Amino acid sequence: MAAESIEIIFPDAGRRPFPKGTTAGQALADWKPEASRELLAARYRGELVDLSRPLHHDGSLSPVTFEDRAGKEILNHSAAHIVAKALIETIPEALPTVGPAEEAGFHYDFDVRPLTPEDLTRITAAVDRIVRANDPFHRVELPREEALHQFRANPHKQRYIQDAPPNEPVSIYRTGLWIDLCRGPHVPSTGAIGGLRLLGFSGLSAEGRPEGPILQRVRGIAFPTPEGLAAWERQRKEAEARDHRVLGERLELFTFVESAPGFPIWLPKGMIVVRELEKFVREHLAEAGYSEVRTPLLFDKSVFEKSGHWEHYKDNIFLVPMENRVYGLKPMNCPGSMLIFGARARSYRELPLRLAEFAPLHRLEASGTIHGLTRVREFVQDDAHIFVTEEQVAGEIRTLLAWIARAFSTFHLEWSYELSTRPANFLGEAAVWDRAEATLKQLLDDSKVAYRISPGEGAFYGPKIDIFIKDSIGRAWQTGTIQLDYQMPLRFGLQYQGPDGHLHTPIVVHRAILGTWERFFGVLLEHTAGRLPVWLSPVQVRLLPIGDAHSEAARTLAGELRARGLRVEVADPTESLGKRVRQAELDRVPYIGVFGDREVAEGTVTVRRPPSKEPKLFSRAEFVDHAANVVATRSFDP
RNA sequence: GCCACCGUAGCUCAGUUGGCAGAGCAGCUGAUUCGUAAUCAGCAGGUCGAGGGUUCAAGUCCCUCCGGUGGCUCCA
Repeated sequence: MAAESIEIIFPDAGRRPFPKGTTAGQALADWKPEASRELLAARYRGELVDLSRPLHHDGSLSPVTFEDRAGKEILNHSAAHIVAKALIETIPEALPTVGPAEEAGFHYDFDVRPLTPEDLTRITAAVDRIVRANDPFHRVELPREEALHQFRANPHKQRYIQDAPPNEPVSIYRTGLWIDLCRGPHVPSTGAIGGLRLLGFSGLSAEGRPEGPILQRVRGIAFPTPEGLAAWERQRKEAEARDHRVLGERLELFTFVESAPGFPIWLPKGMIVVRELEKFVREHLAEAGYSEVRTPLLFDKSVFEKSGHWEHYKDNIFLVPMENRVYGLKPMNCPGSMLIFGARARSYRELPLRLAEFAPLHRLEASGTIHGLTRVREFVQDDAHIFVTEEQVAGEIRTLLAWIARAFSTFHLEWSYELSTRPANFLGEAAVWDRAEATLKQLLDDSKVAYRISPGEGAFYGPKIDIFIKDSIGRAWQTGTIQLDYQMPLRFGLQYQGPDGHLHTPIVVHRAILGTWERFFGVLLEHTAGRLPVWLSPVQVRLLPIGDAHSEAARTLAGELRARGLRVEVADPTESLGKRVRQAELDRVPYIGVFGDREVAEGTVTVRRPPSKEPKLFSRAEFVDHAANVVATRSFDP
C-alpha cells in the first residue's frame, strides 16, 4: 500500500498523500475544493502540466489560473488551437503551422489561401460551436515515427517533429476528432474559454524568399469568462479613443498630407509643444556640459561610405543627385559630429567632448511601416555624441542614466531598459566588448530599474542600452538609446593626444534620451489622453467671461498671466457658457477660468481644472502665482 | 516592401438589385449676454482619392496607381 502512495507538497507547505496515478486536477481539488473552478493547469515539480496529468512521484504541486502569467498563456494557447480546429472545419485544405500565445492574446499561422472577412465570420461561428461543445483536450504521447506518419499530410508539422529533441516522445492533443501537434499543456476542455475574440488576420512576409509560401496569421485574445472579455473590450475602446493620430488632428497639433507620406506637419499648437520639449532638454545640456552643433542635412555619399552607413543602411537613405555627385540626406547625426572632432588636433583635456545636435533626420522607411508620429520618415532626436576615453565611459553612462530617470519622471512615464550584447558579426576585440558589456550591466544593476538582456542584438560597432516606455494600454515603444561605439572613430581616423604624448582613438557614446520628439510626443499624447502637463499645453489658461460686461476684466487678468509667461486665451461670450466650457474641455485646456459678476466684484476667478469637475475659487493674484509656479516647476498634476 | 481591408463635405458617417449626392457636428451670417460638457434660425460647403475600362447610365461593377488601417519584416 505504501509503495503505491505519493506525497504531494502544496504551496501552503501542506503535505498530503495520494494514491499513485492521481491526476494533478484531482489533487488540487482535494487541497482547495472551492478554488477548483478557476484551475486551468498545474505546476508539478516545477513543470507546467495538464490537470489530467497522472502524478507518479512525490513533489510540489501548485495551481495555475488565469491570474498567473503562465495561466494566461495556457488559456490563450488553447484558444489558438480552438481557432485552428475552427479554421480547418471552415477550410479543410488549410495546413496549420504554429499557434503560440502572445504578450496579450495569441496567434495561429496557417499555410492557406489568403483569408477574407467572410472566412473570419465563419471561423468565429465555428469557434463558438467548439467552445460550447466543451470537448476535452486529450494528451497522447507518440514515438516520432508514428507522429511523422500521423502528420504526413502537413510538411510544416513534419519539420517541427524532426526539429524536436530526438530522445523525447512527441505529444499530440486530441479535441473531438481534431488532432494537433503540441507540447502543451492545455486547459482541460474547450469550455474553459469563456470569451474569445478574433482580432483579424494578415499575411506574413516570407523572410528573404519573395517567392516562398506566405502564411496567413489569425490573431485573437481569450478570457476565462465573458466578463473578462467585455472588460478588455471596454479598455480597448478607451485606448482607441486615445489614439494620438486622432487626438493630434483634433487638437490641431500636427497633421499629414497625401503628398508627403510619413513626414509630419507640425501645426502652430504642436510646435509650441516641440519648442517646450527642446527647452527642457537644452536646460539639461547646459548643466551637463554639452555644446550644441549643427551639421549639414546633405553629405556626399563618400561620408556615408566612411561611416559605414552606405554598407549597412543604404536602403534607408534618401539620395539627391546633384551635378556629378550623389548626396544623401543624413539618417543620423553621427557622421557630422565625427567630422567636427576630426577637423583639428584634439587633446585629452577636451574629453569628454559632448556634442549635441537636433537636426532633422530623414530615413526612407518602407511604406507599410510608417505609422502616425511613432514611425515617420523625418524626425528630430535629442541626439548627442560624447567622445571619451575608456576610463570615462562609466561616468558618462552613469550621468545619462540619472538624466533618464529625471526626464521620464517629469512626464510621469515608467521606463525600462534593454541591454543588447555582442552580435555574431561584431567588429573589434571580444575582450573590449566583454569589458563594455560588464560595465553597462553593472551600471544598470545600480540604477534599480527593470531591464532585459537581449543577447546578440547589439550594433555591430558596440553594445547598447535601449530605453522603452509603455503607452496607456501597455504597448512598449523604444525611445532613447545609449550606444558604445569603438568603430566609427577608427573609420574616421579620429585621434587625440594623451598625457603620455601619444595619439589615441576616442570611444564615442551615441545617445538620445527622449528619442525623437515625434515618437516621444505620440506616446505621451496617448499616455495622457491629450491632457498634457500644463507646461506643455499649447493653451494653458482659457478665460470665459459670463457676459460682455466681464470681458474687460478677463482681458486684464489675461494680461497679468501673460506677463508671467503663460499662454492665455479669452473666449468672449458669443456662445453659451456651457458650450464654451465644453469646448475648452475638448480642447484639453488645463485651466478654465470663469469670470462673472461675483468674480469681478470680489477680485477672484473660478477655475475648473479637468478632469475634476469641481470649480475652485482663487483670488486673482493667487491664481496667477499658482499657474506660473506649476509651469515653472513643470509639475504634472495640479 | 509583403498580405488583407478601407478611401463620399474640414470631421464622423448614410447612400437599396447601377437610375437626380445626403445628415449631424465644425464653418459663415443673424438673433441670443448666458454660472460650468452642445441656445436658435438661415446660408454655404463635393471632380464621391486619381486615372482608365464596362454600360443608355457608375459613388456603386472591373483594372492600374496613390494614400490610409491592421498585421509581417524593419525600426527611434
